Amino acid sequence: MATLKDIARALDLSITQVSRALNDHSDVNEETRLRVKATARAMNYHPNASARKLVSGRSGMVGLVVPQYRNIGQDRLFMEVVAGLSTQFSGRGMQFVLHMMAEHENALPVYQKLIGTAMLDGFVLIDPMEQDLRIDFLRQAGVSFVVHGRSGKTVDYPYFDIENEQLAYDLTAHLTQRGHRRIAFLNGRADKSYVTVRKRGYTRALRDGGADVLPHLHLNGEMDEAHGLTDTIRLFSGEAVRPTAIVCGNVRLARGVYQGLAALGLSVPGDVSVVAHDDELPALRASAFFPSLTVTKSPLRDSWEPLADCLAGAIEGKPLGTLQRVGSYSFIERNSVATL
Amino acid sequence: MATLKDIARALDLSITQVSRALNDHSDVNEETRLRVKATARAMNYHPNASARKLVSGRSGMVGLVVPQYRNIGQDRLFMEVVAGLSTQFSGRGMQFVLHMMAEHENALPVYQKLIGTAMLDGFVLIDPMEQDLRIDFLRQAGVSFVVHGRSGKTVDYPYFDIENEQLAYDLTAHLTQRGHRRIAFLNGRADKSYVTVRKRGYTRALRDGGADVLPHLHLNGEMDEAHGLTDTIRLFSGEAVRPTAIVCGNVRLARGVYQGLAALGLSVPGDVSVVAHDDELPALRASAFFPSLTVTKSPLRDSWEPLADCLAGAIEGKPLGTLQRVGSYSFIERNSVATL
DNA sequence: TATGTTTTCCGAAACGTTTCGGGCAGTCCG
DNA sequence: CGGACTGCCCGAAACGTTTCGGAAAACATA
Repeated sequence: MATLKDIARALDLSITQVSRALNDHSDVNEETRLRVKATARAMNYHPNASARKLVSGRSGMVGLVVPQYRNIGQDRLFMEVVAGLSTQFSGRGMQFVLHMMAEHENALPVYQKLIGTAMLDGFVLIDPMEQDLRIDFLRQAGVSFVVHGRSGKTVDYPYFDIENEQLAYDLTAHLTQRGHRRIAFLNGRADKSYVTVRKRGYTRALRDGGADVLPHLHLNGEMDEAHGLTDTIRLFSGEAVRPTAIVCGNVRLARGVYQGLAALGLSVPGDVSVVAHDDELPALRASAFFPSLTVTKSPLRDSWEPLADCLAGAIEGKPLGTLQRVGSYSFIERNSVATL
Repeated sequence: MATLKDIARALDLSITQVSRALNDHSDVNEETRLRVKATARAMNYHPNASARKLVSGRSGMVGLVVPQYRNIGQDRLFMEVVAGLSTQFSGRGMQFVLHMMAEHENALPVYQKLIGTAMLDGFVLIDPMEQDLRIDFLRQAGVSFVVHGRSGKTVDYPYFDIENEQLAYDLTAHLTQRGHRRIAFLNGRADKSYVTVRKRGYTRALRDGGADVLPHLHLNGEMDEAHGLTDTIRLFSGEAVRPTAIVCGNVRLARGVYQGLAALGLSVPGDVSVVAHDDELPALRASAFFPSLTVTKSPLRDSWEPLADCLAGAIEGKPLGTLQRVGSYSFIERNSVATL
């Protein structure tokens, strides 16, 4: 591989000047710069990442650390994340490193080691918990990172998120405005940060709309079809008061809910109204539901670009203000809600 | 981060001796070695990967470069590969870098750049073509790599593979021995190396078994359920002579074949016998077919360990002989074959 | 002519590690 | 007692890059 020294020798220049020319520094003659760049290309020069990292502290590599859980091979969401981020970083000339942990390995030692060996410039954190040790750890270690979501009380780090509270509020309020008073919410796993946030929006909308806040109508769990199905059947099985409408954390849940209601002989929206939040994962289209599903929509695939932007910015040392972004969502009314 | 210098200062030793102690070199006092290792642990020392790479040429990072195709998010096979390899390399204290290319990007410049910047020690190549430019390129660049499969005439590189020719031979011979003379083979895409190899085994078995070699019974295509279904229906639709048995490249194809035969009102194995090769992907069990499927079986998940072994060995400079491995397969007779 | 100001360049140090060549005791052998 | 060997240690160079502090030359200003 060609080095700076080779180029310098070929052009009878100093290594210093070649380096400065390639990095577009000010004090190098325009003509020299062009000559240097031309021969660099000709000699197929690529700067050695290790050497660069050693002195400048940057390697151009960022990482994502994920636990390897049971059925990760079947998780489209996960692939969406990996493909999206990888593409984004590649497009910025950065390398994206995926590190998969063993199933129940503790994440912190892994970060510890990755930081210690200093090969990565920063990390993307997905799926934050409401109390997330990783955030504290990385913040304290002084490493750049960006979070997909927000968690904890002090949000003094780069992130990309959507307005989960407002979105849950909107979905719930849409139902209260149409006369619903008993509204269930199939939410995600209780330890995720966005789940807490959405619950807040849901509860607030219930209060504002004068509806009943019934604890047994708020359910936590995995957000897949199976849970949508079983939760629905449970909601309509016991002695407890039954909902007239269901808010679903995502479209997968809603699919299960539709199946459950069908199995119970209940119609949408005749007997029960259903709304959901739509991440727009491929092969699961809310508009193709029957009846078509009313949703708040914000495509997950719009996250990768701002996430990569924010991490790259954080590494470059840009001010925090420019590194905290909130994505928008739209409300799409379809045919899954009845007015009481 | 603690450096060698810090440890040396703390123990009043030279940097040299600390380095040698940590790397278990010969000429360092046993007691010194222990003291050094203890304080290294205490100071939470991790060797700087960039510095190490710069001088020793090793960074402990290996890469996998994959094209990002249409439905990668739904491809379980792909996730299987990523999860498997990542786990294996993590277990060896190495970092696994996944680089995803844009959809129709040319692979060679990507390798070019990855090699040029010299951050990776080696590559895993999956899904080799019969004529694979990547192999030539990496060989010529002098970089370590391991291939999942074999391709080309001169196989002078590390690989892990299974005996694809013999396996196709066995499946086909199993049918000829039971009196079948017109045997179809739903093979993979023609440019893949294992597809050519399997075709050879299939053809040889036909000849050896005195069966007819009918070109229209050998079909190439994507190895998924959809192609199994459509190919089956085509096989039994035209004027051409029809098979009494079908060999499938994998179980996904076989699933489609079963559906196709059912749709045509043909029974397995009464009207048509079916055999397949089973990679043992999760959630697709050949034994749960009805009737249960006769297969050659070699779990794909047994590939990752030897692949990682071979790449690690290649990087360490082990002789080629130890880096070329062939996995075994077993023949499992079930109920999908009739004797004519 | 003396003094500044630009423009363009370069030497040397630094990053953290590995490794080559050598050095200094102490011990063993003849 | 001289030479060879062994055990333990160290200084210095090297890897390829960036960057700091200057410096020579050319030109403008007073």
